[in-house]
Amino acid sequence: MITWQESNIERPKSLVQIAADAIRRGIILRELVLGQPLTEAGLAKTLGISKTPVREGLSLLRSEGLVVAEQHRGYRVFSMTQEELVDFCELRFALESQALRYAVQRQPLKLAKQLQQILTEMEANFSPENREKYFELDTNFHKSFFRCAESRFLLQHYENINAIIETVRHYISGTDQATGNAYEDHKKITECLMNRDLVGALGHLEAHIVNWSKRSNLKANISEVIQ
Amino acid sequence: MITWQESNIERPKSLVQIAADAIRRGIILRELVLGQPLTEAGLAKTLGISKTPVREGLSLLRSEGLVVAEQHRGYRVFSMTQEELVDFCELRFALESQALRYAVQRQPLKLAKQLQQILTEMEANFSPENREKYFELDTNFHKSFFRCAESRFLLQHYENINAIIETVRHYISGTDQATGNAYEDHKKITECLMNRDLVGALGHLEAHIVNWSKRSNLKANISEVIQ
DNA sequence: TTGCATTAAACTGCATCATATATGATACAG
DNA sequence: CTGTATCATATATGATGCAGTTTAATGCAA
Repeated sequence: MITWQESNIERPKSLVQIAADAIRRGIILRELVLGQPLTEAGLAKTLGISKTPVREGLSLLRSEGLVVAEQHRGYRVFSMTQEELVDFCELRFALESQALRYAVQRQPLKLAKQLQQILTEMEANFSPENREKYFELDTNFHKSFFRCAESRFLLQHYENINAIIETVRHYISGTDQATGNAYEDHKKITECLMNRDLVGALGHLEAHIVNWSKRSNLKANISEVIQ
Repeated sequence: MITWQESNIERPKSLVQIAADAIRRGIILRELVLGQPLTEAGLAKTLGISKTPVREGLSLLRSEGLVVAEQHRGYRVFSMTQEELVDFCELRFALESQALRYAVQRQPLKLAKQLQQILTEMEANFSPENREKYFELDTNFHKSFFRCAESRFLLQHYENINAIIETVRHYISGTDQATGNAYEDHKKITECLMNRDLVGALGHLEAHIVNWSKRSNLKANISEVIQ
């Protein structure tokens, strides 16, 4: 019998992780829509595993805020009103702004280099067919703050709320206009940082995040989907 | 048969919640010490329930960062090096500072009133025998920022990391000197806010949190305990 | 037809049982 | 005496079954 320690093959993920990842992915990609009820048995069946790991996976997602649960009444995919999204973005800004401060303070050169690199890649992936790639770059742009801040806990918490951010991104009407605005915001932030203007960068960051939350029309999408 | 909906009696907590609360309390009060191994079976036995709810409870605490888990190797109470605690406090400051900004912006009067009220209560509970009460007031002081900021998500995340804060508090040598310094910090913050000096208040808050993390001598306490 | 009680179905919550993995002890070969 | 293989034990991980709760559907009475 071979143990995982002996072999160099990566350790197989636990069923809990598999379940959580699958459900998370489903939510982000809008296969499981906002507010949709989720049953343990149903998920277990579609995933081909038993209820126990599904339950634990849901418990994990609940701590990410991706699903909500009521006693004896089951689980649902989260949903948000416009106001709640703005509220959520205040948390997002709290984490990102502080990360940006630390990043500028600790690794300003590395940060500038990373952001510029991402900007040029974004220009190359502007077209609609590269949408997912563009989203990935967007995520990376913001994660750069945390990488350069070298703050383990800040990063950890950001990754925790990132699934919600990515989900909302998929509910925002992705017009060229919108992605263009986002790109301009990113550019402004980077330019401020190059000019050692932290305050300016923070201002643009706040505007970027707030505008983003206002641009999304979650409610319309939800009602369209609940029916 | 009476359902919980009909009666006005509060809904009984699930065993998962009971387990999580009991374990969390044990960690905060140092009954379960930093780094101590926790087994599902053992906890289930002492709590008088089966392993399933214990597992889910541990999963919850893991997302709070209170326990850590390795595959097939069981759970442990978290532990931190001095550096990691400083890192953690950067997250703490990120949340608190932003909450304070919003609080000042949205409910400055209510905030000032609450903080002053807590300060006077702290003066009345300065003696060592009122230690737990003093701790509670300390927690409330910081939570006031979030209450007045009226930001649901900020508060939620703060409550999530609060258990770690409270645990660390119990590992800090609670000399009169130390609590006196903390009180002075609180006082300075409040005074700055009364004078509409947000920047000053933020400075004192950062110093307060950073000093706090430096004052704790977690490592000594851990090694004393691991033996 | 309307309001209430009763019943049935669905689902969560919890417990028990089975399996897989890791760790430490022991024995054996070098 | 040392390193390696094997076995035993402890523990997490996953599957299954049952009980309690909720929801809605149905039937009965006003």
